[in-house]
Amino acid sequence: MVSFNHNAPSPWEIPGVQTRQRRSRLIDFVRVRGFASLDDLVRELGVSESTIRRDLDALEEQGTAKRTHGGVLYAGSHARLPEFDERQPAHWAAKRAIAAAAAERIDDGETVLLDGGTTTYEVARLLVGRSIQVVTNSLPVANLFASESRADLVLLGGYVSPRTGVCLGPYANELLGRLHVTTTVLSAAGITAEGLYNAHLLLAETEQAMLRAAGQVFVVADSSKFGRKSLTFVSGLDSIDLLVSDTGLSTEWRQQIAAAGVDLVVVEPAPNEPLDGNHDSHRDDHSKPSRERHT
Amino acid sequence: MVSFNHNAPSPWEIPGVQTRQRRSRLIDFVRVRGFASLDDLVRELGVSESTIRRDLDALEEQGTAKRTHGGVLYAGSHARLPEFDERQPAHWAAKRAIAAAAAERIDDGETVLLDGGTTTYEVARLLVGRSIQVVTNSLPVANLFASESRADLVLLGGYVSPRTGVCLGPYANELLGRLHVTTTVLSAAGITAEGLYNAHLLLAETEQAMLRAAGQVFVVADSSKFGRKSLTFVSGLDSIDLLVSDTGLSTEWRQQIAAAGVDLVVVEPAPNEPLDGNHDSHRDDHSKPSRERHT
DNA sequence: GCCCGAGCGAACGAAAACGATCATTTCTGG
DNA sequence: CCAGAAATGATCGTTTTCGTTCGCTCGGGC
Repeated sequence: MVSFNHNAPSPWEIPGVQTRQRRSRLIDFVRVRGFASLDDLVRELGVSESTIRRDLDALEEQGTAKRTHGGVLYAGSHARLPEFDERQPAHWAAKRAIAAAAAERIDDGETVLLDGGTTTYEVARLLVGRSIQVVTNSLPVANLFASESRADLVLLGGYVSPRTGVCLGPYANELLGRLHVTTTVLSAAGITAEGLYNAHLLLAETEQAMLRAAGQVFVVADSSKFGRKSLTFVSGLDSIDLLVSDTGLSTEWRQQIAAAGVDLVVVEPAPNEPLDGNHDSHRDDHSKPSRERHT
Repeated sequence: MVSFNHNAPSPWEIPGVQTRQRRSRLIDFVRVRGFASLDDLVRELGVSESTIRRDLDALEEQGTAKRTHGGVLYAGSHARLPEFDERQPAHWAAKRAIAAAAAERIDDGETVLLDGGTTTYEVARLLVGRSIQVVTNSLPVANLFASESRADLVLLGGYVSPRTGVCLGPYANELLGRLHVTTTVLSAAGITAEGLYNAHLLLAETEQAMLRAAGQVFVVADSSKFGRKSLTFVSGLDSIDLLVSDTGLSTEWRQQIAAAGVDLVVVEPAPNEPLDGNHDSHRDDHSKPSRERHT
């Protein structure tokens, strides 16, 4: 028995049972697909377009779904890590190119240890679909491989940093102490002649453990990181086997890196970067973009 | 015709450098947001609507994005775990109601250990925004809390099962041995008079460790789980403090649960289930939900 | 029986999004 | 330097979608 007939302005329109069930089904549908068009929902729920619209209005007001012209988006708890939202396009082009160069140097069958950080994340994206073993302390990276059947995934545990989504703390370090990987891909907040710096005290310890666990160490860092220190010292340059950066790196730095005995790979940010993970037909170098010859 | 190649679609028009960069930025934008309207993209990229449409056509053909009327969806590798995609609407209504009842019985400030599983995931969703400490071995659950500043998150490490996204293995168990939580919320693949069963051998061990780490144990399981065994035995009913299920549970089972000394909460699936976790939008004006569309 | 509210479906004008076309600018290559 | 191709931005007619309104049915309470 629903008690109605309030003279006060009722705070909550209580829908009937059927309506509620339908809306529940609707949001289930949207949640699974991420997006659904009006037609999809009409077909799925077997009611008229008007009813769907009304449901959508209600659900949007409730905050569960977000309407768009032509459909609905699921709005329930989207985990967004701030660090990954701040995109500086220029840097991203560099990060991408750097990531591509690093990913190329990882062979199938390897065990790769991936650090947190956006550049490392790009490396991870390029490794999705490859037959490798992945060890990481980064939640976003883990998500990339979680549903991958071709790759094995080992996640380091511990306290999860809300800002960056990486696992920190003694547990992660302890687990790392018992692992050995062929390659570690590390990021850095700053690089000087003395070595790598990072912004998080606990993360520095974890990264030191990562260095100890690795057969070889790749460091990916765009040129803006050079000459900058950060909160804590992580490691000297001598621990690094390969450093990948972009062409913004000055000659002085290149010499300094070489002097430290570190292999250096410098990539061009913009030009010959394949659009996305899809390496399509043209695999050849089109530094001289030979278009179709015209008569 | 001259070109007699069997490449049905045209051999990839190679776009210029600028176009490629812009499209790269575009898909970055879409990837981060999951969805973007035409207007969003015009504003973000600073080009005309026509250009955006052309880019979208190209990207859709490439398979990177999926157009919808009014915007774009990211179509790249979305980490979807199979288990969470199988939607059985009836069961989901029950899972949801069960989850709500379990979440109600967790107080702010508690340390909660959350198992993997879809019902547990629903519990986790309802806990987002609360001031609690969360410990979990489930990647999907961890994602819910990763960007939450109000909740502390501890992730158990180990080998990640591709199908369910939970961390397994000795490392997870070992870490659990050193933790103590106020409440453990556990799921089960089957429940008999003897106790809980689960479908994964390693997971059973992890869950046993979870039981040992807990002050009190909640088990969430819809009525279809009762009377079913699964691969491995996890624990007897005596380890459980509270069992939450739905009204589909037969009287015999209710008696049996009670006889085992387990508190039982039975919830009605469809009727009085608050649709989603958001209880906050109490408005006293139910006029048209005029959603603003600022051009 | 009668009233009344809730919910649904259909219809219609308004607003938007779409695709196609075309003129202009930019880039490339000879 | 010139020519042609590529890319862009604007316009326009068409299609889709949106929001509103109206009539209808179903149930419960009086």
